[in-house]
Amino acid sequence: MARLPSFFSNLYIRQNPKSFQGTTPQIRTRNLSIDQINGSSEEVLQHSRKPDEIFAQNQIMSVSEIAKEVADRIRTRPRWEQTLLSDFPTVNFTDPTVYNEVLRLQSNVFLSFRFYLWLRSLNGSSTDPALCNVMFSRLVQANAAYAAKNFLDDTKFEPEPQHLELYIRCLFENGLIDEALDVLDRLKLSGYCVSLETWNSALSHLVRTKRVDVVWKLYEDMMAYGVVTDINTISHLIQAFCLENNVAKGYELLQQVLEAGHAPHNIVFTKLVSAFCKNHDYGKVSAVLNNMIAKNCTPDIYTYQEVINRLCKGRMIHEGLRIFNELKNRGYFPDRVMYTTMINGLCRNKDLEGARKLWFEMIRNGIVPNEYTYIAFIDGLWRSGCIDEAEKLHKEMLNKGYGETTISFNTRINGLCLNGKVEEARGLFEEMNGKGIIRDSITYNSLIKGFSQQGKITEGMYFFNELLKNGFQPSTASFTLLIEKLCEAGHVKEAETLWLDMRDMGFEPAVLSLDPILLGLSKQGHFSEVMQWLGYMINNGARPKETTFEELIKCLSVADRVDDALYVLGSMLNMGFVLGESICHSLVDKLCRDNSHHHMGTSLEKILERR
DNA sequence: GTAGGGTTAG
Repeated sequence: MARLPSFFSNLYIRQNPKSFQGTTPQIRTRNLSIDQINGSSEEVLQHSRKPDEIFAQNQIMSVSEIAKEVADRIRTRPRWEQTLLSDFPTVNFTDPTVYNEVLRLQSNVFLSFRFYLWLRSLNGSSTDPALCNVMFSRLVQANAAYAAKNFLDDTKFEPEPQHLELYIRCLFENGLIDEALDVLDRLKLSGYCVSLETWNSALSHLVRTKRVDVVWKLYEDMMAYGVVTDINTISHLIQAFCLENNVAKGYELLQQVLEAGHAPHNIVFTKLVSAFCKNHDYGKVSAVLNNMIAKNCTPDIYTYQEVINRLCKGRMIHEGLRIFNELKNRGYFPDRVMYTTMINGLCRNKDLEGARKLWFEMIRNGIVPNEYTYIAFIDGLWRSGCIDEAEKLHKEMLNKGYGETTISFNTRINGLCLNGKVEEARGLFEEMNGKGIIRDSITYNSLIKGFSQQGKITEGMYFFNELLKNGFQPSTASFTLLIEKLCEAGHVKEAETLWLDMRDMGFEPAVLSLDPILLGLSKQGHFSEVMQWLGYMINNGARPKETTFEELIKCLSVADRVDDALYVLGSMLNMGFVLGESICHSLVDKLCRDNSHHHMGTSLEKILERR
């Protein structure tokens, strides 16, 4: 023993040899060399011919040797817990140098965790904060956010700040944003300032989950800590500005960054492009594109796709298509998303033939449509009344293994409704229930609209009540159509009641259009109520439609209520509407035909002067 | 693999 080196404390004597039958020859060889250090080389050489007997005597091994053996055993033996202590009787597993090394060597985090639990079951190690820290950091390194969180909740130990910092990033990466923010707050309270990388990671995930308010709060904190930001920080801030539609600020920040000689990631440019597109500020769009090119950040497929997508959504489909074709001419190959975007845009623009052409071109180019592509095109087919083709493609989609979803059902239900096949749509609605597919507000709104459109008020009301029962909001279109059809069917009182109920339930003003009620009442000749409702609307800042005003004026003139007609006309003009010629004529005719209203002609002239 | 994209109502 005199020849042992000074790191004696890190060496353990292993006594029980039999347990190493499963180890590899390589390990045995290394054990030999350790034995040689111990001065028993002759004996070992002898035994090396009978491997099973090599360990029949005490050996001295380093911690890393032992740890390797233990780690191997944990990895290869299912029931290692039962034999570990008896096989390594002299090893003190609760010594941090040992378990640290075993955990370091154990790449499988679940096995590490089993080892940890085993250690915890040994005496005295249950509250060892060092062990907890090691295990916790292993879980964090393995990006096992939920496991790490459960671990903290169970053990109630306080990890070291640097481990918590990594834990924060791990939580963000796994989408546990609020949890991450909590831990970050805790760290801040303790006075520990996390690194720029962690701040940036937080900002990045907040931007990705659109939590703009928290972005600004964190940024304030960063400033308070005097953190020196970098281009990544600013990139996130620019995106945050885009998210809250404060594009001008984002653009300003971009210019500052560019002037300072930095170039943000392509995505930052793309987000600005997208935001400016949304605002129809195409001059700025091309300015950003030029910024990109100047910085050698060539606009990529994402950038162009965003432009095309926004152009299509902003009803500038022709411009979108022009760019799409231009890209192809310049040798870009549109990918599946690009084709989907374009097909969807064309379908929404009722250019089914254009969409169909692209559909086949895409397939010719070897791009296989996926769920998005199918839905976009199938929806277009429904809207264009190509029912059989829509159903055929739907089957094809299912055959390709895309399962039925809320969206696929909604597309069909809405498609059937658009084509008047409401009973079939109802059948699908029931089918969803049987198949356990979630119905959403789109499902209900499509059916409300579909049945109402057919004048089937009872069914329309049924789906409306179901929608409310399930906690969804009616869409403007479905609610308006329902009210309109109620009025048309003569149930104006019911429509008024429904409207008032909805208002009292606090529904969005946008949904609550009174126009159909005004028209319904006016059709029934309840003019004093029409005037009351109109007064209510005007007082509450609601804007009746131009066609509603015109219809009211017509009805009021016909009913000889010229004063009311002129009042309505005045309100209409006050709201900035321009008087249509036919209304103008019919009103003037009316007034001139009737001498008693001659003075009215004069007041009308006054009103018309403001045109 | 390396921050990102497209689908159903209105």
